Amino acid sequence: MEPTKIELEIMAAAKQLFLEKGFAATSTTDIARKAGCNQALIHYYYRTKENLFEKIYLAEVNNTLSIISTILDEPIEGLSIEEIIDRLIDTYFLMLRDNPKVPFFLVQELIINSERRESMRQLFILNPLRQEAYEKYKRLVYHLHEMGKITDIDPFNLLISVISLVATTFLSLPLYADLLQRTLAEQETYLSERKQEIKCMLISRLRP
Amino acid sequence: MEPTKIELEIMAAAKQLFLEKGFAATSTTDIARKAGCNQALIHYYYRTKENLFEKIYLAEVNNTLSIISTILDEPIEGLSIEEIIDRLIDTYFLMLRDNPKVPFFLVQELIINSERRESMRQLFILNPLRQEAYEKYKRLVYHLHEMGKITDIDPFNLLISVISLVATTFLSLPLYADLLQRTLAEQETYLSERKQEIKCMLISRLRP
DNA sequence: GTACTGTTTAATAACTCTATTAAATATGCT
DNA sequence: AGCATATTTAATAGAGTTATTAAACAGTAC
Repeated sequence: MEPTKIELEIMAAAKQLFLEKGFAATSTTDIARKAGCNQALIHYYYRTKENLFEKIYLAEVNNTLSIISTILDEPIEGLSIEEIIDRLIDTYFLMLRDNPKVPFFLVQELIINSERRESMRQLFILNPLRQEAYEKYKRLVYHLHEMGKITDIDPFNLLISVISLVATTFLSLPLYADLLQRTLAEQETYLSERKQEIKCMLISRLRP
Repeated sequence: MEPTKIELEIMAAAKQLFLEKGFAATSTTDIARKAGCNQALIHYYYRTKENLFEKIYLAEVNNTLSIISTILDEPIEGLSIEEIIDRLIDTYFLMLRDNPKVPFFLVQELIINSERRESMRQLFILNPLRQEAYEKYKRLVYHLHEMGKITDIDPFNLLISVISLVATTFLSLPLYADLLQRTLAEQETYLSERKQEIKCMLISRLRP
């Protein structure tokens, strides 16, 4: 059951288009054209557009979760809170630099397609990887608090704040670039300034 | 050139559907059904779906900007920074409580439809209301800094952070509700906890 | 009442989209 | 090679989409 070469092409094309334009605005004809194959082939492999989408969505969820899990595995023993935040945010930014559209994509379809939410719930919330990563994260926060390195804060709320700040940076990047007509160099500056600001904000919030 | 009763119905229906499902997933037939009129009538009034969409989009942009403008007009003389943030964030939350889907809607279509970005640029960036509100906001930040009430911070970066934190709260609300299967009361708690956390974060960041 | 205007609808053209089917290739096996 | 299986394509059904057109309807002016 090895995926064939063209199957990978279809997946890659579909991923690109779904990330870019969303489910509704992407047609199987678009995907076929991008993948360089006949439109019927997509249905041969996946039967429905919905199936293909769910496969891509699940892959993105899992990929994101495992990267986050890796981030949380970084050794932090003996580091100051400034250094810890520095490392975590740097890694998070690196991860999103490669996949800037992923966070938006993940929520977009959930928000838009409320019928899809139940199946997404199973892919995401009930995902063992997610549960594992979240537990790991909570232990980290409690541990840091016990060691007196950070103030008392609800881990869930902190997580939402971090995701908000970092994901929105990448979400806003194309708007920043196009609407304000910024060059690539300026976009880089924007990213690093946002990173700095986010670290600064988190450190002042977390300082005991 | 008074808008007729049914024209208002069409606008209301279109707004609801576009906000809910986005441009691509909403058909003029859907809109007509919701507005209780014939599908051709929509084209009689707006000629194209695109036109109708742009009208709604512009209305939302202007509405948002004027509300923000109002928020920034609140008198703050003599208040502590804690009180100022308290008021601004409270008002911002109130505004979004009535229109929780607006921020997502505004960026969604910009992100998805890159061809539309140029026309949106003209509706948004070059909008005099926006320029006015932004200038007002910058003056506020500089003023507060000069008075020694807040630390030295780039107003643009601060703005992005505030928008990120607040808008994402409402963006995540339906996911929080559905994915974690939370009751209405729990959603209320979530909102007020987020509000508290955001204020806390901003205050610790802004303290001189 | 009739003529004139603006509003609304039914009908439909012209597409596009998803999905299926049957036929055509390609690939591997003996 | 010859056969079986898997892959790929062309053709197309069937539904849904936007947009237009011509006809029906409603309201007003004379």
